[in-house]
Amino acid sequence: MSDEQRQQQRLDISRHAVRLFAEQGVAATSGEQIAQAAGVSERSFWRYFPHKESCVEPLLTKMVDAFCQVVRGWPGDLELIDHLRRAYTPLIDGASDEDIEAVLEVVRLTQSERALRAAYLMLRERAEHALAEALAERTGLPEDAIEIRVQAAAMSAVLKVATDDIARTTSKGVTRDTLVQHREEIADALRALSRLR
Amino acid sequence: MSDEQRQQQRLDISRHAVRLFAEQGVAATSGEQIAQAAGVSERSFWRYFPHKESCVEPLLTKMVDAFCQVVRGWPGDLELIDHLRRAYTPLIDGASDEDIEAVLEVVRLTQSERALRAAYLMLRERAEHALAEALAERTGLPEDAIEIRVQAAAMSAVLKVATDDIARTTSKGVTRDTLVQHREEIADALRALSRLR
DNA sequence: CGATTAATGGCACTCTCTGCCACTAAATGA
DNA sequence: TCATTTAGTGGCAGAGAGTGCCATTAATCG
Repeated sequence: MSDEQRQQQRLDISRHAVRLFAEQGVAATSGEQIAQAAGVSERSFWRYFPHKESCVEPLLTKMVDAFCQVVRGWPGDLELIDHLRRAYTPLIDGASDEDIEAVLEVVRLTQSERALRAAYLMLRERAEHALAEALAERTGLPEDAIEIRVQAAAMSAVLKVATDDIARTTSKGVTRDTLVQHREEIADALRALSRLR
Repeated sequence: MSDEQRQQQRLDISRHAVRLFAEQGVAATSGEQIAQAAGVSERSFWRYFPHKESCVEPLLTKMVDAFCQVVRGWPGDLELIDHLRRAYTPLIDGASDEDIEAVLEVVRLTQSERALRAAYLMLRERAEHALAEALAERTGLPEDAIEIRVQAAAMSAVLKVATDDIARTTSKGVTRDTLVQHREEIADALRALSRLR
């Protein structure tokens, strides 16, 4: 089975899992139930996802990877804020409407479901490393330099706050405007960072 | 049983658990084993800790709370960096040597043990809220203002990087100097933040 | 078409964690 | 002082999470 097929299968299961999580809560949703909903055996389900909570990964990864991709393409002669305005359009033109809604639903779920929050934070930390990589390449500093790691961690934290916020404000429907506002929110937050002192 | 007694009992079990985690890994350490080492029944153990990984909380909380406490006492007329130099002495004069070592050991463990890392990140997020509270009080802004949340998230992220770093560099023994260096590292990192743009 | 390989499903099993109940000990109150 | 309430404890049974093993099936290749 090709890697892409496998990812597709994971994504499919992921959607069913998230729907069930939202309807009944994580604890009340068994692996058997998810497997049945997705049309695979329970044994196979546990092969696709080592833990129940990791069902949210395929959807969340979509969002996080999109941001990392943008940062990787950040040209040296541009302010990050300006670059974001031009290049940060994930969830806007990248994915289907249903996926946008699903991703935001997951983020919302992480607010009330501890297990999902933990998975979410782990994923964000993976993104933090990707961010550090991009920043290292851009600045020429080593990837494990304190400055690089701090900047990556801070940016990642900003993105987290902004994402939580947008998920909260879109609990009743998403519009293109809201997503543009999301981008501006990140830009604002990055500006706010420099006022930390 | 008083609250303090209960916390003491949790801390005691925590120490045994961390030792076992370090010796054999988390997965290979059963709840029964921890309970036995701590001298309580398995049933009681599960009452003290809802999940196996939360055994690390009592120790980690010591460290995180110490920092929050310092931030809460941050006077309005002082740069954060200067305040840290004066007031941030957790692990230096606050706790016993053994506890310092235990706390750093836990942080080290979170690098290789996914389950512990997740618990650690959740804990850090709780600290982030405490930080936001302190910052809100200091600035007079509402606690859920984007600026406040961003600053809290960024500071928390910085602290995380610095803590990971100090845990790594102290894998072979801790000295007072190393801990002072830790404080300077946080200060440096906070400075680095303002160069983000 | 036969043979190798990889994915699947079923089964049994361990471990995590919970609900329930019975027991003990301390605190309370008459 | 004794009966009663109260709270922590431990034992036991059971549901669910996750794994190892093996038989089956489907895809791939010579």
